[in-house]
Amino acid sequence: NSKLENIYTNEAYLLCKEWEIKRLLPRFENNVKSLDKKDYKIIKRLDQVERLFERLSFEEYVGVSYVRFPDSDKDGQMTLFGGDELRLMALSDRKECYVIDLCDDISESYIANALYDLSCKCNILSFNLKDMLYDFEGLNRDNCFDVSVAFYLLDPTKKEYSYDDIASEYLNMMLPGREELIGKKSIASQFDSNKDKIIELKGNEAYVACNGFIKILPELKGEYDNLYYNIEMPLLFTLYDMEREGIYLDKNALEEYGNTLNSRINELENNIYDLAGEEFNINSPKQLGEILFSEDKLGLPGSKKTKSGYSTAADVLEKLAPEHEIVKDILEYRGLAKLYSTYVEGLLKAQDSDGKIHCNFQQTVTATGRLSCTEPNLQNIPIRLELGRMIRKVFYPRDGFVFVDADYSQVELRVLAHMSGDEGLIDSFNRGDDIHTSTASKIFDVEPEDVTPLMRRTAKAVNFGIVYGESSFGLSENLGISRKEAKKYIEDYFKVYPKMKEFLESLKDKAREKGYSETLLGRKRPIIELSSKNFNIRSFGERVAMNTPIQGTAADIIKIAMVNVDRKLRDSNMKSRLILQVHDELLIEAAKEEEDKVYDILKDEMMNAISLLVPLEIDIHSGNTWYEAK
DNA sequence: GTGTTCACG
DNA sequence: ACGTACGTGAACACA
Ligand SMILES: [Mg+2]
Repeated sequence: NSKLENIYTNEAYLLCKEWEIKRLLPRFENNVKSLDKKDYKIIKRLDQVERLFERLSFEEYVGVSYVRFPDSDKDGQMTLFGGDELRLMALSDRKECYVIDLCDDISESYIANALYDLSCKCNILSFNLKDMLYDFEGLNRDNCFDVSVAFYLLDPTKKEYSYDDIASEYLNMMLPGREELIGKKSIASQFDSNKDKIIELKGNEAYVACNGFIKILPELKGEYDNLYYNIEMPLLFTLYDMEREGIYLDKNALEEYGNTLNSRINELENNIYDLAGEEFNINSPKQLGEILFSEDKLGLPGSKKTKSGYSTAADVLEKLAPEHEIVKDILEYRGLAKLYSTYVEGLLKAQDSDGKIHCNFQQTVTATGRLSCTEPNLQNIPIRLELGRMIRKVFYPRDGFVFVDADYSQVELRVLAHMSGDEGLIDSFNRGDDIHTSTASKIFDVEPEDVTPLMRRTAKAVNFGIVYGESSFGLSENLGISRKEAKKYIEDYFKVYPKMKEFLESLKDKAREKGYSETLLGRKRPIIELSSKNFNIRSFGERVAMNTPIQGTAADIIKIAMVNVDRKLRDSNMKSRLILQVHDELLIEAAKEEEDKVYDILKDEMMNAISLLVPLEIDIHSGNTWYEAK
């Protein structure tokens, strides 16, 4: 007799979105109070366009969004060789949103120039300014701001920064998102058949860009003023320039390297099949685990580790190597197959028609404030093993230039020394000691010259462990020792660096109290895991509370250095350019005659990016390939 | 799509 | 007792 209430409420709608139960979303359409429908003035005549830009020029902020694609993609017609064309541009002020339809006599160059003029008179807001610059290079950079980067600073743990999420969270508006409006297919493939929805999509985006940004201006001009206006926004333009510049790839050398790998891979493959007594897919952890551990196969002592069965990860296999000849071949095969598929094939696929690799730097992805890098990822090019390291020989500078590579020495431990204020650690860095040797001599209570390689290795692992959020379990796992021994090392560490324990405790306490952890420059990461009832999740939250201020501050520091290096290169009218960042490393393509000056700039700007209680040191090298410059 | 593995800092 | 080292992205297998 009880009437079922409508379960399709606004709250349930948002939860379905958050949990990505996408197939339920259409059911909400007629139930959600007001899937707000902003209306848009559609503009198709040149005189209207002219009046629109005139009108907008009196606004302080204008949100922009647009559609641009080549002819060949349009509704599946494979008209080849069609150039990129601007189709729609949405422009929004606080009240009104306009969508220009370029189908008629409105030329793309007219719109572009009107937009460039507008960017001299008011602030342009975009959800993806870095990509927008590829299409509208003439924008006045001083007056362009990225909305996603702004909201990323407010909460860097979000999966994405979409206008519908921002509208519901910050503007109390329920707008249909991209997938609800046009599904999963590309805009180009349905541009003519679904134009109304595409216009609504772009209109929404421009509208929220403007109003969302204005809504958080107090925060941006307040606690995030330095991070947003002095660091992230200038950095966005630096990243754009780095991506555009790209880096040359020696295709022939890489193919030759690939061929060498390939013959060895084939040898190993046959060896492995012989030793196993049958053919199977070595790349399948499931099949490999079966071959290695099953009683009726090789029956090696297996240690179950993963959800799906036996673990065949390298550390497990390494312990197994003495048991059977096949294991070392599998390990070698794994290494070579990784190099071949990820780096040889991957990089060749990513090479542009100009012979260069143009990666994408992601500015709104990591929870700590670091950058990430995709398509391809140039931040994980091999270096630790010589065979992989050789891949760096195929990255080379343009004619008349050399690479200059500078990387920070122990930047995270220096940040830790500064933030903790521990005199022992600070003194070690100020004396210029090797930090792992210094830590070893302290925790093993021997003279630095009596520190053995094993002691140094152990101390290095302890130092890493502290940065990762002190835990005896992780350390024991890493060193292959008992938890008890690991715990002892950590206790000894806290004895010889007495301020460290209370410092790490204070990071956890502060994060629990405020709900977020914070870097030296005020970058914040919410840590909801700290209030979890689940021990594992809560412990993870504690490690994150200790790690984020350290990793995040290091990220802040190199971002400052990048902005300052880039500025100095340009202000001095130099030809040398920043081309890559790898977390604690900057790579510059330097004109040969500018090499000395580039050294000076890198040293100066990296070492003085911030003033800490310890010096910031760098290693710096040059060479004719990335390999030579390390 | 999810899980596993492995490359980097 | 609990049981993971922190932060990423790409390839591959398999359901
Ligand atoms: Mg380094």
